[in-house]
Amino acid sequence: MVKITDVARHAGVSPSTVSYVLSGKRPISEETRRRVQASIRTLGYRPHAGARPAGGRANVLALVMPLWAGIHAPTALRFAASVVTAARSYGHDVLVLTQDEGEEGLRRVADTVPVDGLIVMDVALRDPRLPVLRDLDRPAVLIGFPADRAGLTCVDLDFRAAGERCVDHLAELGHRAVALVGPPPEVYVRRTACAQYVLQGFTAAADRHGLTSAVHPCEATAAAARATAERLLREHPAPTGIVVHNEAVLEPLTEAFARLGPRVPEELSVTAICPADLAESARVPLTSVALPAAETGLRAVELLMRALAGEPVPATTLLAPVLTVRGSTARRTGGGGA
Amino acid sequence: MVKITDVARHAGVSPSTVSYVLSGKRPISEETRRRVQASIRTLGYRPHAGARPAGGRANVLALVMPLWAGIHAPTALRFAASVVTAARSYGHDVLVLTQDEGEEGLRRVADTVPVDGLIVMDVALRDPRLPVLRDLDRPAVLIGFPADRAGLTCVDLDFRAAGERCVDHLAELGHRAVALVGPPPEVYVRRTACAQYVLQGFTAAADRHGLTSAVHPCEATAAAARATAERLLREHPAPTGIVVHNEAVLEPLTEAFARLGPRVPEELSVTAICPADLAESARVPLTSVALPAAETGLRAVELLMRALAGEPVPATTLLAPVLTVRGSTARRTGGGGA
DNA sequence: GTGAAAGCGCTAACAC
DNA sequence: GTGTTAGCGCTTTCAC
Repeated sequence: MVKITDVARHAGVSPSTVSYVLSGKRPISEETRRRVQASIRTLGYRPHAGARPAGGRANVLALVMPLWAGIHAPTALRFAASVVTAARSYGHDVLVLTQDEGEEGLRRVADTVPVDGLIVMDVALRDPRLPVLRDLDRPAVLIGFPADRAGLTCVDLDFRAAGERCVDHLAELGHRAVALVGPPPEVYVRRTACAQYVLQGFTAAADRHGLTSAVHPCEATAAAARATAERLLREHPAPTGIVVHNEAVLEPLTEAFARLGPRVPEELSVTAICPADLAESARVPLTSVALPAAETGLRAVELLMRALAGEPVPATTLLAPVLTVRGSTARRTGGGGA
Repeated sequence: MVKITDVARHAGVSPSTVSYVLSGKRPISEETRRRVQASIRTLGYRPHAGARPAGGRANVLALVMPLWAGIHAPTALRFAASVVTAARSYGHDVLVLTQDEGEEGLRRVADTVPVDGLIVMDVALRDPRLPVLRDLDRPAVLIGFPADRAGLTCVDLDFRAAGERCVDHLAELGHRAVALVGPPPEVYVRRTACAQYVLQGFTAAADRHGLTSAVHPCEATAAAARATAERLLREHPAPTGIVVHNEAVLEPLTEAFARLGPRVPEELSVTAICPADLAESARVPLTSVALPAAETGLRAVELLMRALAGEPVPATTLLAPVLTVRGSTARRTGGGGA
């Protein structure tokens, strides 16, 4: 382990000069800077983050992510990957915390581990961790919008608009009865923010267009998906337009429709809110509002970095939904509807 | 931020005493310990990991995990979750590094970030990171077995035995022609350890039983799974026993079989090497060798902790495969085979 | 524009 | 059984 004093000796300067060359916090003559940087390179020196005095940068940020079984792993991992990649591009590493460490976990990390800031995924409308986050002496960025966002920095897809956008699209195609296939009931019970907003958007748009609407929470299993498909088709009036906000059942649900009868999109139009590649690679490519995991993660990191740099950051960053029409939606043709 | 000196003052002792109460590295009188611990609690003190002298414990370990798109996210996340949980139970946090930071990334973290040890997932037979890992001044545990494991600590399911176990099971049921549906070709090209071992075990057991055998690498897409299913059924002799070592195609592959004709298990027996819950929740519950992600992660952390404590650790920990018979395998009934 | 020196919070000899 | 003290590697006053 080569240390700052080694570099200083090698370059014939004092340790503090090396430190300043690295931080740029005071002007250094061209000549000296070059010598120091040469020494740094030849010795392979790297400042050891742990040795920084408390309060200084550790170049580590904490990511609180849901790791429980119910989560849609591919989506969660996309978020995590984008956060890690973005963080690295700013020279930071990422410490992961599980959701279920809760408030205590946040406090522990902030107090105990050298971490510059936090990114929190999967927030609930009234998340018990909010007070702690507000109290922390470190900046934090939430992926998701709690009900009371005073004093917090949040970023996420505009899920309300996403829900509306799907219904608008279906209404434009002439559908008069729509249904939302949402996440499992427990997600609604926990009042996970994005689920609530999609629901609001869906309902609001359906009412605005005067559509018949129904909501079906659905467990993340193939069996539940099949049961939901059957229930949907038995309804009166049977919906001809579906919005799916549950990545796990996308596959089995469309599979079940294929088996049960209604052709997609001729007799049944399906839209989804999910990562774009999932929608593309479905048996019938799905018209969808993209869940921009990569962009969201990147934005969260950018916001955190700006906060760390002392720059002012917008309290809320809502990403506008983008609906891409693929093969799963079409103008309504007879049957169904009110 | 309350510090150790605050606690010391409050308890009327010296900082070192507080430190020793915390670490237990020297005997403390019952009386003093109690006073100190009371002060710790009332002041809400937590030792700040970052301030520990270099070489000391940071209570952080690094987990190098594959985050590229091709990975089976649910499986990867299971590993990660078990490592994080186990680490927490030892009072450690987990820093994630992506696979593609490669050798340089390992070096960077070891030099730069206060990390006590490393856990490396998804190792290749001749992994370029091995020399770095051996050189590091920190203990590391690999999940997976490279070809040359001198000086390394490894833990993993015994994939070779797992491959054998599946074939043995099929042979016992009277199947005479078997096929392995493996991970995508690029996984074999990278010579990912577990894929190689399964292949070896599969081939060895097939030869030992005198079975006809074939190997089909398969992309992790539903389309590729369907194509593979068709190809399998067209072979002469058509295999009547299948080993699937590719979680992503489990679903679409069995789906395709169901559509193409051969009934499972009456005409075609299917075994898988995958997490147990995946096998259980398949349309036809699959006979499988469990991929014990939870146990593997736990073991890796245990090994690392023992190494950190200076205890000797076994260089290799092979987890014995456990085959659970479910509904997807049965005694061979006429047709197919040699 | 640069150096010397005093911390940062914690640990571990070294004393008694 | 406990206190004193000298570090750890780095940053940041303060002084020139």
